[in-house]
Amino acid sequence: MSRPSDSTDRIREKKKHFLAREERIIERALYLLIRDGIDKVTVSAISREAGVGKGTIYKHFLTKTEILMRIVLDYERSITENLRIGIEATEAGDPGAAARAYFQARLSDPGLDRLVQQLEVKLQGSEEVESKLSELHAMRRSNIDALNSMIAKLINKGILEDVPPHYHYLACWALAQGAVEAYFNVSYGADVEDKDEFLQFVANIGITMGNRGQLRDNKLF
Amino acid sequence: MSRPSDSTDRIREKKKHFLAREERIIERALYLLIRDGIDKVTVSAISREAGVGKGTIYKHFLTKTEILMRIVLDYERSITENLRIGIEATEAGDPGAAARAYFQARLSDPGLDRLVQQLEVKLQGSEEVESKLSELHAMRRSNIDALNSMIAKLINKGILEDVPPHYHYLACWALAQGAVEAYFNVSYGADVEDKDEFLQFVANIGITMGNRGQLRDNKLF
Amino acid sequence: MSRPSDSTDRIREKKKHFLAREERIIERALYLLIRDGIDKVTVSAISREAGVGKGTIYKHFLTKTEILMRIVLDYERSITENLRIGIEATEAGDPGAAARAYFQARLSDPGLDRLVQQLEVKLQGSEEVESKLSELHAMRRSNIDALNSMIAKLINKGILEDVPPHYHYLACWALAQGAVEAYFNVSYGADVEDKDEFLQFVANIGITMGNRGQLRDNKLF
Amino acid sequence: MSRPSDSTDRIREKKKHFLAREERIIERALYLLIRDGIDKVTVSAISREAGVGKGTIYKHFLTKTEILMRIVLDYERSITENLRIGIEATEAGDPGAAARAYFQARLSDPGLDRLVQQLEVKLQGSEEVESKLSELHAMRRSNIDALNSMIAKLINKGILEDVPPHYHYLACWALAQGAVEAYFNVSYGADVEDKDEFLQFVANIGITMGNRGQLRDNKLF
DNA sequence: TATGAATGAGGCTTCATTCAT
DNA sequence: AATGAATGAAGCCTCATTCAT
Repeated sequence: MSRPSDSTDRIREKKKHFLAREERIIERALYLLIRDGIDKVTVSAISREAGVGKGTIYKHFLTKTEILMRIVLDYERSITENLRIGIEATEAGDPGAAARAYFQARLSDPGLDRLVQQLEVKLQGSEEVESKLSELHAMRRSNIDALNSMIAKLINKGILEDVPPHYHYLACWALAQGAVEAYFNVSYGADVEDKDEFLQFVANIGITMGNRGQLRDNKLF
Repeated sequence: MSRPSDSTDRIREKKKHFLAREERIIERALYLLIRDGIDKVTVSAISREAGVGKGTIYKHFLTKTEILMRIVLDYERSITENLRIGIEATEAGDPGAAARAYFQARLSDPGLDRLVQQLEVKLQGSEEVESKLSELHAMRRSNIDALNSMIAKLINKGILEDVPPHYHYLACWALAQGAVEAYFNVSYGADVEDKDEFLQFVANIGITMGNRGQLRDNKLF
Repeated sequence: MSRPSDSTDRIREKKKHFLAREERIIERALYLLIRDGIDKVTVSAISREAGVGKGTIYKHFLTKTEILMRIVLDYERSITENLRIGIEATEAGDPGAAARAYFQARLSDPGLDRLVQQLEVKLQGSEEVESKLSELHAMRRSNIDALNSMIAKLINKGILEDVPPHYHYLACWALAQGAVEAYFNVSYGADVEDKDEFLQFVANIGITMGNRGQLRDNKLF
Repeated sequence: MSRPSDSTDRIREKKKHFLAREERIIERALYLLIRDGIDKVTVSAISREAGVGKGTIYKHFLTKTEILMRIVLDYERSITENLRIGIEATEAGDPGAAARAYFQARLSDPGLDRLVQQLEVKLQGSEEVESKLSELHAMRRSNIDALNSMIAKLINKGILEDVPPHYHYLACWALAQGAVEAYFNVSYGADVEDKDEFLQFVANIGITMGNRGQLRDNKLF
C-alpha cells in the first residue's frame, strides 16, 4: 500500500497539470485573437490550436466569454502590479516613476494591449461575467485610490497642475489607449517607420503632461 | 398634356424620398449601434427600428457591412471637413486652430466617435468593402498631406517641437481616441462628474502638447 | 366628337400594343433563361431586360410560373403544328415524314428545346398552373392519338415493327430528348466538333429505328 | 491498462459510425429529392428526414451543393464501374456487352438516373464544387477513351457502322437519357402500362443501333 | 395604366454549448 | 477525465409579389 503522501502528491501533480493546460489554452487563445481578430476566433479554433478537445475547454471555462474575461483580468493584474511598483517609487521621491511605469507596461506589448481594449468593449455589460467585471472594476478603483492620493501629494508639492486629480491619470490612460491604436491604425500608422520611437515620444508627453515643466526627457524604455 | 417638368419633378421627389429613407435607416442604425453595441445589432433590428421591411434595407445597402462602412465614411467626411477649415485658419495665422477644430469635432459627440472607432476595427480587412476602405484611406492620406505641410511650417516658425511632423498629429489623434474611450470607460469614467470639463482638459493638452509653451489656455468649447 | 369607330380603333390599337409587349416579355425571358439558366433568372431581371416595369409583368402574367408555363405551351404548340403536318404527309404516303418533321422541329433549336425540357420538369405538379398543365397534356394526348393511329397503319403495312405503337413514338421522343442534352453536355459534347452533323446522325437513327430496314438515309435538314 | 488496440478500435468504430451517418444523410436526401423535386428540398428537410440536427449536415458536407454533387459523383462512379465491366466483356468477344451493361446500369433505377440528370444541369458551372466537377469530367473522359478504343475495334471488325466513334456512344447516352425522361413524363408515360418492357425495347434499340444488323434480340434484364 | 419601392417568408450557414462514450 | 460529434438558435440575404402613386 502507498503512503498517504502518495495520493496527495498525485493530486498535487494533477492540479499542476490542470493549471498548466489552462495557461496553455489562454496563451493559444491570445495568439489567435491577436492574429485573427476577436470575431474570427471560435472555440473550435482555440481547442485545435491548444491541442485539446473542445469539451476540455469547457472543463476550464464555463463559457467562451469567460476565456475572454480571463485574458482581460490577467492583463489588468499585470498592469496593476507594474503601476503599484511605480507608485511606490513615486512616493519614494521619483515623481515621474508612476507614469513611466504605466506607459512602459502598456506600450511594451501594443498588440496585446489593443486586444484587451477591444475585449473590454465587447465584454461590457455581459451578464454572464458580471462578477468578473466587478473584480476588474474593484481592481481599478483600488488603483484609482492610490493614484488620487499620490497625485494629490504631487499637486501639493507644486509638481503637477492643480486640476482634479483624476484628470491627470485619465489623460494618461487616454493617451496610452490612443497611442496603441495609432500604432496599429492602417491609415495613420503606415508612414510611421520607427513605431517604437513614436511610442517613446507619446510616453514622454504622457509623463510630462499636466506637470509644470520640470520633468522633461525621461527615458521610458 | 402635362408639362415636361412634371415627370421630372416626380422623379426628383422620389429620389428625395429615397434618400431621406436611407438617412433614416442610417440614423436608426446609429442609434441602435450606440445603444446596444455593434455585435448586438442585427439587420432585422435595424429594419424594425427604422420602421421598414428587412428587404428595404437591402435596396439601400448591398450588405450589412455596407451600412457600417457608410457610417464610418460619413463620419470621416465630417471630421475631414472640420479639420480642413481648421488647417486653413492655422495657415491664416492662428497656430492652434487646426488642433482646436480637430478636438472640437471629435469630442463633441463622443458616443458617435467611439462607435466609429470600433466600427473601423471591425471593418479592417473586410473584402466586401475594400473599395470603400480605400476611399477612407485616401481621405486620410489627403488630410495627412495637409497636416504635414502645415506642421512643417509651424516647426519652421519655432512654434512646434522639431520632431517628425507626423508625431504631432498622431499624438493628437491618439489623445482624442483615448479621451473618448476614457469618457465611456465604466471604471475610469464613473467618478468623472463633469465629463465635458474633462474633455476640455484633454483638448487643451492636445492643443498645446508638442508646442513650446506659448499656446496655453485655449478655450475649446 | 369622334366617330364610334375611332374608339374601337383605339381599343384595337391598345390591344395590339398590349399583346406585342407580352410577346416581348416572353422573348426576353427566353433569352435570359437560355443564357443564364432557370434558377438564375429573376422577375426583376426579366423586366429590366424587357424594358418594362416589374409591375407590368404582373399585368400580363399572374405569377412567374405562368411565364415559364407560357414558354412551354408556346413551344409545344409549335412542335405539335410541325408534327401535324408531318403526320399528314405520312398519311399521304411518305412513311418517314412524321418522324422527320418531329426531329427537325426539336433539333433545329436545341437550346430552346433543352430549356423547355427543364422547364417542364420544374413545372410538373405546380398547382398554380394546373389548368395550363392540363392544356399541355390535352395537346399531347391529341398528338398521341394521331400518332397511334398513324403508326398502327404503318405496322399493318409491315413498315414498322409490330410492337405497341407507343413504343415507337416514345423512343423517338426519348432520342430527341437525349440528343439535345448530349448536345449541351459538357463532358460528352466537348469533342463533338460538328454538333449539327451529330444531330443529323441521331435523327437518322430516330427516323429508321423500329422500322424494318427500308427507310435509311433520309436527309433531315 | 488497456491494450493499444483498444483505442484504435474505438476510433475505427467512430469512423464507421460517422460514415454510416453520412450514408444515411445521402440516402434520405435522395429520397426527398426524388419524391419532391430538387427545388423543394431544403437542408432543414433533409436533416429532419435523416433524423439529425441541421448542424450535423454541415459536419459532413461543406454546403448544400456538396450534398448534391456527392450524389452525382456516387452515381457516376457506379455507372462507370458497370460500364468498365461491360467494356471488358466486349473486348473479350461479346460485342453487345458494353451497351447492354450501360443501359442496364442506367435504366435499372430510372428515378435515380433522372434525378442525377437534373442535378448535373443544376450543378453545371457551380464554382463551389469546381473541383468535384473536374473529377466528374475526368471520370467521363476516361470512359470516353475506353469507349473510343473499343468502338474503333468494332468498326474495324465491321460490326459497327463507320461513323466517328463518339457518335455511337453519344447516341447510346442520348437514348438512355431520353428513355428515363419518357419513363417519367406525365403526358407520354401515362399510357405505358408495362414501363419496364418499354425500357427493354429502348435498350434493344440502343444496343443494336449503329450496328450492321447482326445483334438483334439481346435480352437486357 | 405603368411603375418600382417595399415587403417578409424562407433558405443557407455558423458556432457556442452539451453530453454520451 | 477528455473528447468531439451533435445540436439548433439566430443571423444574413434573396426574390416573388403587392400596391400606392
